[in-house]
Amino acid sequence: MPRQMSQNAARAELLATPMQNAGNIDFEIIELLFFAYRDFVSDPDQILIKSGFGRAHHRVVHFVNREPGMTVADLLETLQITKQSLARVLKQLIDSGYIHQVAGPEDRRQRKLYPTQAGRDLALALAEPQSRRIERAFEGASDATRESVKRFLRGMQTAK
Amino acid sequence: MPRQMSQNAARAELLATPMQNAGNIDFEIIELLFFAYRDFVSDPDQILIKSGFGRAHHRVVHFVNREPGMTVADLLETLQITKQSLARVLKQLIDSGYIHQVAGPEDRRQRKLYPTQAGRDLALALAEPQSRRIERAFEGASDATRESVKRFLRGMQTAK
DNA sequence: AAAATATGTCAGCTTTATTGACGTATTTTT
DNA sequence: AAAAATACGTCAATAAAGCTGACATATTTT
Repeated sequence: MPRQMSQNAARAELLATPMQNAGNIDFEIIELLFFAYRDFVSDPDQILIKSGFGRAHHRVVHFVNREPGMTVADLLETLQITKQSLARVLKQLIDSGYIHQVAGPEDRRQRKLYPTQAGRDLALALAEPQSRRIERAFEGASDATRESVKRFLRGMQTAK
Repeated sequence: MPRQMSQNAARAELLATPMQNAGNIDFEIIELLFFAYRDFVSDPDQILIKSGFGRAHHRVVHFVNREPGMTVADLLETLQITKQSLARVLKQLIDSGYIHQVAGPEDRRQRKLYPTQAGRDLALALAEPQSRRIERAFEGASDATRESVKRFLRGMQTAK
């Protein structure tokens, strides 16, 4: 702790009132998104620790399984990260046998990415607890409600 | 690129079919959550770069503003990180004059955290673009829909 | 007086990201 | 055919944000 708390100078400008309703901002839903996502990614995180992988590997494995044959450029666009950030993670997944590369049949500069069976299994194992969590959150919800939530989430994305 | 792509050995076990419907898992909503959150945090990230702060500073400033007088222990519980992870970020915010500490009136071991006016201003500036994004996502939605979304997000949290 | 608690701090480490520069193979343009 | 652009890989250096473990201090509780 600091030797001097300089409480006199400080106390004058301290705010003790909780931030609420300021500027017509819904702070509650901002927090709900934070907590929901924090817990949503905690499930796969636990599984990944065992394989020595991280969150970045999860995302790569997921999207390559969702869209086999996607190129490195596609993946960079989807993940919105740089080539160098992706490089190490992708290399590890390839070296570990979860993903394979195949030169593009038309444009041979491209490296098309495909999951192996192990890669598919891993993607499924990671999606399972997330899916269970989502189902629990939707418990008793109508199809219309599910669609509303999806529409909301789509609306949260930056239009590309 | 690897000298040998070993396509013959590899191709046999490659999967070209997109992962869909497997194990009754809704992959779409998993991705929607990913994209929604990715873009949701991108707004404050842009602002924070100017101040030399990161995402971690945002979270601290946000919660201290939401609940002035919270202790370091409260913050650790809320953020689910370790004391050492918080330490650096919190110190920077205190040194920069966004947050002040006051010894607990009852238990003087505690350090109660309060925002300064600058801290309040920062928290509001960060929440604003997020709020606008949320409002856009809710455009035309009924109050019932808004509640449904909140209920879903609450359900996504791990019960503590 | 001893033990527990709240906080701070030191040292070292990991993951995930960044920027910039450069090399190679391949395709497209001139 | 030569030049330029493209897709990808890689090297080096850096940063943010998290981690573990150990230990110190002030304060409160037992």
